[in-house]
Amino acid sequence: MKTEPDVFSFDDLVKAKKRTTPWEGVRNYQARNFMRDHMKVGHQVLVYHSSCEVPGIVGLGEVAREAYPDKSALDPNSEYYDEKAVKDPSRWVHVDVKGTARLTKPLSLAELREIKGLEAMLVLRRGMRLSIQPVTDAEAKIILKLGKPAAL
DNA sequence: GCCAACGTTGGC
DNA sequence: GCCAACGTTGGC
Repeated sequence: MKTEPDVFSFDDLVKAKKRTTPWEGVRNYQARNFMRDHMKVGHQVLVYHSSCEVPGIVGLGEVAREAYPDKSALDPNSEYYDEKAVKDPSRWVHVDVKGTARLTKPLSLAELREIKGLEAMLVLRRGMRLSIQPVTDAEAKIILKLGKPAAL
C-alpha cells in the first residue's frame, strides 16, 4: 500500500491510536476493488513511501478491519470529498491498517529493482501508479528476509 | 519542476 | 461507445 510520507507516513501509522488507521482517500476503482474484494483481516501489508526523497518499502502492517465506507468522501471539508458518494456511500470504501513492524533495512525502489525474484513486482513497472497492489507470497518472503523487520 | 503514463470526463 | 482533453501520479 502506497502512501506519501508528507501526508501520512509509516511513523504516523505507528503513532496512531492502536497503531491503526482507516486507509482513507483512495479514489481509484482498481485500488478500491482490491481493498473491498481481496483484503481480509490479518492479511499482511507492505507499506511503501512514494513521492518522497527515497521511495521504497519501509514497514509492515496487517489488515485490521475489512472494507467499509470511507467517511472522508462524505465530508465537504475533506480534500477527499466526493459529492457522488453522498447518495452512494459505498462508492468509496477502505480497510483499516495496523502497523506491525518496521523494516530495519528499508528497501528503496532503487534497491528493489536490483533484487532477484522481484522483477515482476508491479511497483517496479514503469508508469505504475496504482496505490494498492497485490504482492505474491514469494515476493513478500524475499522482502521480509532482506528488510529485517523489527516488531513494534 | 519536468514529463511520461495513465485514469477520468464529457462531447459527440 | 469512441476518443480528445484534461487531471493526477510519481520517479527523476
